[in-house]
Amino acid sequence: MAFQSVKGFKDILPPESEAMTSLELAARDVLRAFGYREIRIPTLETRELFVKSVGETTDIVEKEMFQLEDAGGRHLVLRPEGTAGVVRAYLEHSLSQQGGRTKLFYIGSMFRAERPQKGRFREFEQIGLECFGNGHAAGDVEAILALSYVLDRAGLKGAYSIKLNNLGDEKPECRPAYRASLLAFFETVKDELCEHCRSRMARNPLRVLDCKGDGPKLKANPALPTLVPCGDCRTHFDTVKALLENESVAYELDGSLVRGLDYYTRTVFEFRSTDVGAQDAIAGGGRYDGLVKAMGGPETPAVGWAIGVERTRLAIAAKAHAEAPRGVDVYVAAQSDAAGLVGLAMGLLQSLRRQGRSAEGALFGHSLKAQLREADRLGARLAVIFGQEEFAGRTCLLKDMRVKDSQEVVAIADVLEKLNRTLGAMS
RNA sequence: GUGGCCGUAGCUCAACUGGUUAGAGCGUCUGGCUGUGGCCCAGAAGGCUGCGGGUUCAAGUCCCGUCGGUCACCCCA
Repeated sequence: MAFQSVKGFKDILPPESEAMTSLELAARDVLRAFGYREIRIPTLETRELFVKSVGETTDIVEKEMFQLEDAGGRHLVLRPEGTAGVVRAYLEHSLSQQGGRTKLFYIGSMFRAERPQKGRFREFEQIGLECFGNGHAAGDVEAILALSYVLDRAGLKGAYSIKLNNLGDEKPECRPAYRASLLAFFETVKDELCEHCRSRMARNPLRVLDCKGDGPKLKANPALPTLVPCGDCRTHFDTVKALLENESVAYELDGSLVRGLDYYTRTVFEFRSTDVGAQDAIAGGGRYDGLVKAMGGPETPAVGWAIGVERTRLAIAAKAHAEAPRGVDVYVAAQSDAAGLVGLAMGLLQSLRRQGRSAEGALFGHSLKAQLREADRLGARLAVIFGQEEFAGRTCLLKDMRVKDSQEVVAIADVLEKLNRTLGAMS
């Protein structure tokens, strides 16, 4: 094969492409009801943006970004996630000055250079949202509700579970205290850590747990300290749980749920499909109250999430069979290439299409038999045949494809009206 | 980044322990039916067996490398 797509990148053909579109449409509809408006952000951003937001010591930034350098020597990357870009846009255009909360959603491709597997590609699509300016637990809950409504609308009701965790915040007695005790713990086992972990532990001890080699061993160590959230964070989280219960949303607590991005605070959540393979996290997100300020903006609480479109499609496909695509309404055939017949056929096709009917035909240069075979393959409901003999008498033939040998002579002048009437009766 | 499995026609797969000209089904096109689909029958087109090297008289088959796919670990959506 001369050319093939790049590793981990793939073509999405019909009908999968159409199924993805309908998922996007469902999401748009639900998010509109929740008051979110669409933002479109660039695919390319500066590397620095993600170093600052996602975190310099995270897996995503350390080894999963596609990087390039432009002619001016700028370090650019294909966006590995959406939140950083939305926050940048929020600050760049001073959206906070519009008053109230800012609720935005986006749909687009993200890029991560991971080893591909089921439900994991190097280019993948996310539907995500960000809500700025709501620090109350109700904000977390609204975001979770929006997410579950989108998935329910997509046909996944009852096919996913919700995991919750509380990561605490940056008050000294909260996550910083945990970080310090983690660092102290790592000092005690320093000799067993790999070189990379030793250099990383001082900068970001939480990320040492992500290490491919040392992480699993460390997590198995009973002496590993656990986070004890401060009082405010505990109260916040308790309210989140209470409000979810009030809405009858089932969830499970999972202390091991730590998002791989540094900006999360307090509530983090993950939606897992019950039948999709190893990559079962179909959506995830959480609160990030410190990020906007850390990126140079005003103190702004925020919460957001992202849905993995391909994974969600896998979950949907596992649950329901794809419905057969509807065939074309009308197939127009011409007996020969004679100019008059070709003109009639094309004219009728365009008239039908202008009305919104799906119409196909004009396989000129092929036998009538071949044209009707194509009509059959396309699932045409009606076929019109322009023949030489009928042409002389200003008529053509109308066939109901569902009926064998059906054939009706119709005046050319009346054929469009006749087609519309018949199609109307059929549906 | 690590590991397992797999790369033969558009698709799904054959080809005994290496051994003539790499086959079949489905699909496509054409014809049987000079102007009528689905079913049937016949014919045709379609392959540098992923790529590169090696072993051998001989490689689709064995070995090495590489690229790609796939699944898992890890991580994430």
